[in-house]
Amino acid sequence: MLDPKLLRTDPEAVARNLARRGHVLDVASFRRIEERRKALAIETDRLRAERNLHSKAIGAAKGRGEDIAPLMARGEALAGEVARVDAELTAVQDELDAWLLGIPNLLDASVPDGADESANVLVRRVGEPRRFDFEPKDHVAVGEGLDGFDFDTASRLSGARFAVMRGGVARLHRALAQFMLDLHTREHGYTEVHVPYLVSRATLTGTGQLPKFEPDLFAVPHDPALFLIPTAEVPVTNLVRDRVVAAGDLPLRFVAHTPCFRSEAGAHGKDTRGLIRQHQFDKVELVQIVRPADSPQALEALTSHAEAVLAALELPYRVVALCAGDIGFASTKTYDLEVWLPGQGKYREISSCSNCDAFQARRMQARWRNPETAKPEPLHTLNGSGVAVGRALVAVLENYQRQDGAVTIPDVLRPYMGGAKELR
RNA sequence: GGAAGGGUGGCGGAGCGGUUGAACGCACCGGUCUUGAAAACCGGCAUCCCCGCGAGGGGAUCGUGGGUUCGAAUCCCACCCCUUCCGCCA
Repeated sequence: MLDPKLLRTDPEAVARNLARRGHVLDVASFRRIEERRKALAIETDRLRAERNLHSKAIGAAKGRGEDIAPLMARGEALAGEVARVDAELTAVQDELDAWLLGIPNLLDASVPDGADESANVLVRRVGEPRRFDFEPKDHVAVGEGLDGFDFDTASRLSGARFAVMRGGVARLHRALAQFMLDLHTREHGYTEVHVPYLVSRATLTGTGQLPKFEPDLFAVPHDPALFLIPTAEVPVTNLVRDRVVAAGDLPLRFVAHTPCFRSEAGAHGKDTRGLIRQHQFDKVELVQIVRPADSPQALEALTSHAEAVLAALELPYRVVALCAGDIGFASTKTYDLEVWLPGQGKYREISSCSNCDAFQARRMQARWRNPETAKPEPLHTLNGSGVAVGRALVAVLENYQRQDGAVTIPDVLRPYMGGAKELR
């Protein structure tokens, strides 16, 4: 949620910023409804003040043993007026709140212009794509050659966009997650957390998936409604919802390995082959909760933590700054990490690292006590994949494949593979 | 699923129709004392919104949403959550 104060004081500036995303802010209708809200609020406050005064007078009169009956009629009339104006105010307020929840975050000044991913800006490229002296296969072919993927059976169990993995490939998948978790907890100061995979509507509203993106989620019929998490960002960031975190406890750094569930509405026909785009996939997620002044550096640090995974696996990758039109709803600035996939001959997203500044914190009521003001103020939240496990598996299979069909196991994963050097 | 109890400020915990935004304690901030620190003592200390240059004034908030009432933290209803016991269960 945007700072309502900023929206009231300078809606044009907000509109200009959001226009970079392609979001049209209807300033005129906001002005109209905001004026109405304000008038109603003032009127309600006035009437309530009058009613409170009157009620107090009745109490005092009663205390003195006087006859109250003549005062009651006026009291009833006031109560009626308050109820009428209050109902109007509530309606306007609800309309305004709903509207506010649908507005994306403001963009950081450093975000490049552009409408879609073609305008994203290369920040750096790390590692050189390996030269193959044979035609590299894609991960589906490599994995099936190892008897490690079974997409046919998966579709029989659950339909399209699911996978069954087995044997060494399944273990390699687990090894990747374990390795990432160990790296982030040992080297980067994150605390491992294990969190619910089913969350409430309020939790999803806190991080911004709801109310706008409900079609992308899997809902579970239950009262009250529950949804499968589309990313661990949701439960992990919400760890601080409705809390005032002590300044001394910041920054908070959490890492979680969870499955993620996405209905991928609107992605029909995209990446239908293989593991790239599934309804269910595993991800190791990094979340940081920081003091507002620290969030820009925290984004750089968090991104470097995700990069460390790819560096350790010796996978070639590049870092891209997302342009205005490609940045997610809750983010003010995002870096994507794209890993080289020889089977596709291109870089593909494997991590997305975002600074959400106070946007999610305001929705979640997540605050810290600022020692300078002694007041509770919204925190800043950041999240990033560190990294997507399924896509990391894809990258390892494709980059480490050999002509004989075997796959070399990257050094750092060998301890997690019982010391094995290759999959065959 | 059944039964009972409970959800109050950063935390603990009183209050159970009117002057209670909320006793008291802890934490925190300022001061006195001290060579310094601790202790002790004194004072301050919820959040949001509105009016006002300011001093100040007003409104809302005691899990959430309804209701009763001139007036609700206090009474009624529904829902959510927590604790304990029973049942079931990996």
